[in-house]
Amino acid sequence: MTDNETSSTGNFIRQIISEDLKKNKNNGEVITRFPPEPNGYLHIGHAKSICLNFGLAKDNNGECHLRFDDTNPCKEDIEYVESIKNDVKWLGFDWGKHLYYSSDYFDKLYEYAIALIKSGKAYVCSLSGEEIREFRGTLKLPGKNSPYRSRTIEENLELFEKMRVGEFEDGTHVLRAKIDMSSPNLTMRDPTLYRIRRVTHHRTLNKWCIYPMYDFTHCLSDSIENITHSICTLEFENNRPLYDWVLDELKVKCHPQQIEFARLNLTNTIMSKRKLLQLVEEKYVSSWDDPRMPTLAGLRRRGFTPVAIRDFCERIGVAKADSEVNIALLEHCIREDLNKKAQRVMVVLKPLKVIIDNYPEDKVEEFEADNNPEDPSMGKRKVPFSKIIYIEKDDFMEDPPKKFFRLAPGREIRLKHAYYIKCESVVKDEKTGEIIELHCTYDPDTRGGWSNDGRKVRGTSHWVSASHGVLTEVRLYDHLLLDKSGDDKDFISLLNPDSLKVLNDAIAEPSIKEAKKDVPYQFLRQGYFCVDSIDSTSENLVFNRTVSLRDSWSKIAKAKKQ
RNA sequence: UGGGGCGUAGCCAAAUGGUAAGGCACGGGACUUUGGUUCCCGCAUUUCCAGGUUCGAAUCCUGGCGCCCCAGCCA
Repeated sequence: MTDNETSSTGNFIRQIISEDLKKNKNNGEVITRFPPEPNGYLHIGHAKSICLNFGLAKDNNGECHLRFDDTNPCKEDIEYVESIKNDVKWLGFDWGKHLYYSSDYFDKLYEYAIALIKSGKAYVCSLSGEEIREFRGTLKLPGKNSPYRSRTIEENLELFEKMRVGEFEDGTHVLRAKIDMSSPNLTMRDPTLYRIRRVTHHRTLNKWCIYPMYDFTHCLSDSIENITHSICTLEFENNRPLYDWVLDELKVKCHPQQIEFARLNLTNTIMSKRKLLQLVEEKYVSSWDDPRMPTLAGLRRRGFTPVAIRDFCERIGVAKADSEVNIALLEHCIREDLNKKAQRVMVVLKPLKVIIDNYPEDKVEEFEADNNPEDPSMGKRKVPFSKIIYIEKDDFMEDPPKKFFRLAPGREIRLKHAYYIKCESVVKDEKTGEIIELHCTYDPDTRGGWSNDGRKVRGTSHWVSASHGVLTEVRLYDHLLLDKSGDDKDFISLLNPDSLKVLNDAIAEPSIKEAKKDVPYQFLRQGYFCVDSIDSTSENLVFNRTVSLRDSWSKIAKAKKQ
């Protein structure tokens, strides 16, 4: 990003903040927060929010808090808080000393609740859950007041205290705000503030058996932390009047401004935590960090970089219109980053044996190869060459169509870094007709892959010497969902059956033995790959395909078929 | 059908009354020892629709239409 771009108008939230700064609102401070609930792993949609909140703080000399919104112990788990901290750090953001938990505020929240009761703005309601729903009314019809709405302050105080000390069963009583049962905004129809849950909380353990609801907790937590801009997604727009109501009634010193933006939707995947959990629990994927998952853990294992993800979040923009970003943009971002960084190696994914008839039996030559043509500082390496090599099955066609300019009977191609070879004959399996091997001849005058006689060789293939090659496992990943939008209820039927293809007999050049985890590779002419962080060992190398290279031939081939 | 939002290209998204940025995708060309990268060129006579105000409207007004969110003791 250039200075030019940062100084442009930017998104509407940036504009609001710079207006506030101009007016010296909040004493010129910008304090934001990223408030995940620890009930699942972070995904790329959260990355948008993280980049927004931390980015806004950073660009305005402010601070951004990481706050776990842990008010529902039934769904939350310590495993998730660890993964979330790890993922935020990995993405490249630092909350410094500002790590908080809503549960840290349970005492204060309880005091606030009492204050609300004392001012006559909250009451203990003893309707059942079902009755509360009935009394709430509908979109068109106003609700009815709860018969418990007129309890005295003393009575409410006593009941609420009994709720706290555990005298009541789950679901028997709740604390409600006394607002307006006929409000056209359903969230204002005496919303529940506290409910009884006799479960152990992952941080407060058994100290509490009443837990505050989101609408009560969130605004007050923001206020306690002196948040200036509380940025959330569109579906909370209906809750904003309640956010403001609570803070106004309690007359708190700090009243943050809630601003809503559209959450990220991406084609060919799903972002719903519930659905992602379902994929994990029903074993459609191996785990939360399965490389097909849009989770940060999955993307990381897939080989995505924080740079690419941040760039993506920058490019998609921030607005209020519901939208769905094409996953091609994410793929563009990772290619752009990896092209600069990835070490090139030759790996034959689907090997086809080639015997070079006129090459001496036991001769071995070494060719020098650029590790990265985009970056000479990455140096060179040696690649051994011999009489028997493997090339990619897809690089040969017995009866090639017009625009195919790779190997075919009687045709010549260049072996990258090595020689020109010409296909002399094809050996097939007698029974199946399958091509088993190719016999070729090489031109000794083309050493290094070049000739001075002006010969035109359009095709260049990667290759691996058979006797030097290293067998590796390669996992080819593709979109999780076949169709663009996964919003359907029946998203399981949209799962791409080919989202993972495992190749067990890929053969790599010997330098692959030095492959390191966390280093990106480009398998020449194929795509970007990384060592699998979990399953790869020095004996059994396992690579994950991050993303394929752009492939204009496949487009031509596809067009021909149709 | 109550309330709250949102409609600018295939997908995102700028524009703040002065004559429709940018990116992705797509198409064409150049270059290329990766059919990669890079580089050029093209891609909205018009902003959901219809009226109106104005010298001038994506922006303002009126009226339609379409989509999203809300009836958890979830967040």
